Amino acid sequence: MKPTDRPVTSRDVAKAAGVSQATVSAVLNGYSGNIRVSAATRERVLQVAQALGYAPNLAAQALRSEHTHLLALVVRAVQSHPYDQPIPYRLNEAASRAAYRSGYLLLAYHVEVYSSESPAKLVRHLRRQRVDGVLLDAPDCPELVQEVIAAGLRCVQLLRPQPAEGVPVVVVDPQPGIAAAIHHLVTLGHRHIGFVGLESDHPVDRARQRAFFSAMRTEGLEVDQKAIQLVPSYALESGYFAMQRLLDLRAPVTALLASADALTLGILRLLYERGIRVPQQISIVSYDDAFVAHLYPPISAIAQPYEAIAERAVSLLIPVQGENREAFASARVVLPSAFKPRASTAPPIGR
Amino acid sequence: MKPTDRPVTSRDVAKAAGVSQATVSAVLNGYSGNIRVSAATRERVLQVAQALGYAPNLAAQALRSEHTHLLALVVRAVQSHPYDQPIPYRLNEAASRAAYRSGYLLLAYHVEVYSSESPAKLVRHLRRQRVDGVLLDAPDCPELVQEVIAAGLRCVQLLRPQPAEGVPVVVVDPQPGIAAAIHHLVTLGHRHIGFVGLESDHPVDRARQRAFFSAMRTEGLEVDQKAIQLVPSYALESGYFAMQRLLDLRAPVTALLASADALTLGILRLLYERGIRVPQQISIVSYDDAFVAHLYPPISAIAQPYEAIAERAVSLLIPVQGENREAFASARVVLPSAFKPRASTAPPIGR
DNA sequence: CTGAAAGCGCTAACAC
DNA sequence: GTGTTAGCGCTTTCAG
Repeated sequence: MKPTDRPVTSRDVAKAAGVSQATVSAVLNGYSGNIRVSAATRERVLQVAQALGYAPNLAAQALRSEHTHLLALVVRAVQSHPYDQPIPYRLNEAASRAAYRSGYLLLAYHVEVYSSESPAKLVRHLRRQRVDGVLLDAPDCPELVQEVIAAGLRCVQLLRPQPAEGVPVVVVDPQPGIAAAIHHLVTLGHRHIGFVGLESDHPVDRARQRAFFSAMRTEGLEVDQKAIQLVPSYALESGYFAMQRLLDLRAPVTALLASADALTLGILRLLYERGIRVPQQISIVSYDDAFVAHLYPPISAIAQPYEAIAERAVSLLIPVQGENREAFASARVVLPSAFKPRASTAPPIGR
Repeated sequence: MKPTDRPVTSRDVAKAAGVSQATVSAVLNGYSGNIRVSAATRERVLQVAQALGYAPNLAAQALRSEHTHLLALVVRAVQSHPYDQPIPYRLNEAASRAAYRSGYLLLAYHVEVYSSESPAKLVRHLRRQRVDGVLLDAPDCPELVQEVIAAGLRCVQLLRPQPAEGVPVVVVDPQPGIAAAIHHLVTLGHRHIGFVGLESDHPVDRARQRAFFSAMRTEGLEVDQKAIQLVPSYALESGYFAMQRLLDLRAPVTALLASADALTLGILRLLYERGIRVPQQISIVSYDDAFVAHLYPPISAIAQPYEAIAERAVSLLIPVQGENREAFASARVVLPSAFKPRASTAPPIGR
């Protein structure tokens, strides 16, 4: 099997099969160019390669062919407990599989923080590695994107893009999910529905808010301004305090839409502490659906299609025959959200 | 900055700095061998490299130096919902960071299933990629480990090792955590404590069971055999049915130790459905602590030190100067578990 | 249909 | 101190 410790090379295969090394290469790569190999030779080469346990050296291939079959996933800073940020995990897994299926491999960069120094360092890494493409997961910092572009790296932004020319984007439209969620609540009998969102100018956050307002309008409901809580971050604490304010203000909501799973966690914690039961006393819907399906009660949520996001991003990055540069640069994939009713929503009290 | 589209090479740097290409290499690698570079030249080279935005081609380096600075994390099959398997995520992140800190990069292989065909294919990938080391996360299938070893890959097994010669191992000792958990329950007043474990011969599962029995003995408590539920898998469903049996058997436990987070999820689901409250009517402790801290109520749990596991594994894999092959092969790192009391444990009813 | 040869960017031994 | 040189394993023309 393995005659020596040194990995077997294509030359070894050639020698053993009694052909030239170039022929081996041709056979293994589906002989491009004007090279033609007889079926018999082909068979023999394949067999010998198999027998010798030949594995082409990707470093050499990369050196020669200028592409590494490596994709990088750059994951935004994970602040506190890792499990506060499960989205990158879903993305990572899905992207990793999608890449693998296409003969690519995924390098995961869990960048500590996007400090001022860090983006440059990261980009240096990426360039040294000669990755063929970069998936930028919600790059909160504009410089990162700028650096990546400036380095001439082929990349795509996911979920929460920074404004940038020439970088395709894969995002989610919150509208269908939120509309369905509000409709579901209204059907259950809710009239006073609150919203906890991020205080932000980012189109992604604005879109969630807008979708909420427009859904309310569609259902013919008024929005109580006091029932709209804008928080400074998508974090457990923010949800916790938002819920506190909602309760202290006696904003009479019977149902609540939290615009991120992390917020839901905080909301649930406060409700738990105050002994307020879900869904008996208040209905909760979460946006993201990264993991709230596993809480008790399982939380009704608006799901983002993480697997699809990763897949689309990967296939954008993998160059196709005769690809149009313009088309790539301006690609903008918008995937729909979807509402998943579960056990955290029920008719309001007194019905 | 970037005069042309072609990445700048060390030769470009050499030309621009007016030195030979070898000198550039020497400077950038801390000039090994008998080569000496004057401080002035050194400075100049560094500056030119910086100015040109030079990034060494790792493929070329790898080709030459026979090591790629790439580590692979092979993650066991993820069956159902990704979030049922959060441990790989914790490991992945921690390993990725640890590797990055040491100048290595982590390739994540989320292998669909360890089917009969798959291990060979995976190993082929690993060999093509010429990874410097492989972290095997709980390789449930012995062939995988055998193949990896047979391929001459440097590897370490994590958490749930297969018996194999010459492969170091990083595992967790459940004893300290379980002892502390039982002691905690006893202190609260519990006498009837149940256990949901895996029906298995694997040392890791046996150790959890043994730790439970020995802790009970230490506390001077008898174990009710009916309160020991052995299930066929660490899965939500298994926990669900085990709890069902416990309830139907009227095994009068006031507290329960579930030997995996996944089981806890199932247990909680049944309790939720039956309207049995935690911790008022039953106390729950979970083993793993991969994510149950975020449930409501937050679950008291025996934590495995995932970050430490990944770090130790990575540093085992990274070869050190003058390393002892024997010592590497027989390394066996055992990390302690720790109990984290949270809100799912309380005095039993009637106290 | 197959072989010979050049060279990708880098490291390291050796010559000056 | 610094330059020259020989490959690492592969792809890809170009001759035969």
